[in-house]
Amino acid sequence: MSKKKSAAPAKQLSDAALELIATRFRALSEPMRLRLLNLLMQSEQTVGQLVEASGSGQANVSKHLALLREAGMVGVRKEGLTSVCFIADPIVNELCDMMCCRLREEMEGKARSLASGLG
Amino acid sequence: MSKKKSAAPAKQLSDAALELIATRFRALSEPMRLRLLNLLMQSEQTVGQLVEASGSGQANVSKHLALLREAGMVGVRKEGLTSVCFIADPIVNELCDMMCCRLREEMEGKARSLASGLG
DNA sequence: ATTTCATATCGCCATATGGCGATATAGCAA
DNA sequence: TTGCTATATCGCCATATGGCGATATGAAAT
Repeated sequence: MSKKKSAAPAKQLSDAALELIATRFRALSEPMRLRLLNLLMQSEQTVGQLVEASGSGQANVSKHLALLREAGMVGVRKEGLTSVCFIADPIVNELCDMMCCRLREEMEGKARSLASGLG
Repeated sequence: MSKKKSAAPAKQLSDAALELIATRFRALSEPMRLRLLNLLMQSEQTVGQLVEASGSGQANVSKHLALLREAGMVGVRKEGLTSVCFIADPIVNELCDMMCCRLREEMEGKARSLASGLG
């Protein structure tokens, strides 16, 4: 049998499960957090580097990182005085890649229909 | 070459792109919206059916559906007096499946380490 | 036209969240 | 010790969001 596409009939999810899922997606629902994750996808970085690269305040970056850590998406390794952050769950890359692909498809579709509408 | 796993080096995303992505994930970041999507995964349903099945108020369901429609995740087909809703983008199923699988793995991992901790 | 049903929208309130400046903490240096 | 650096946390404010009751809209039935 095929391994692609959920063949399962979409079970009813419990309230608790919905809460968990929502919390995970919520972690991905803020541009600044996505920026931090995007930076970490390029390479591990210290909090300070993220502060500088993100252009956000230190307090905010710290709060966002705490939330991402709480969600299991980011890990931290102490290294001397600094804390090095990294993507702790590959699902982050997968979800973002998937979303980006989808958006690109949509934009291309829109562009095509716009172009043909000019004909 | 393999088609699995993003081989791309995680490009830097623009602010606009981050906003778009965040908006999509935000649509999935509320338990009630996830419930509606979960219901629609079982079958198309009218707004009224969703109101009843979700246990939420009609106004709220309507607002949530508007947001999901705006995000391109839900579609609506008028049928006489009623509006029939359906999942408009298969990415919804994929993202939710992926997240559910991941959470299940984590829970099982936690359970195992708890169990071994009792030894 | 009037009524009725299904849905959308509005106004309000309570809570949650992000950004900011200030402060606290913790590890290393002198 | 004292001080310096990197990060976390706190308090505050402004905004965003979800739920609720009431109302508006719009299509079908009478």
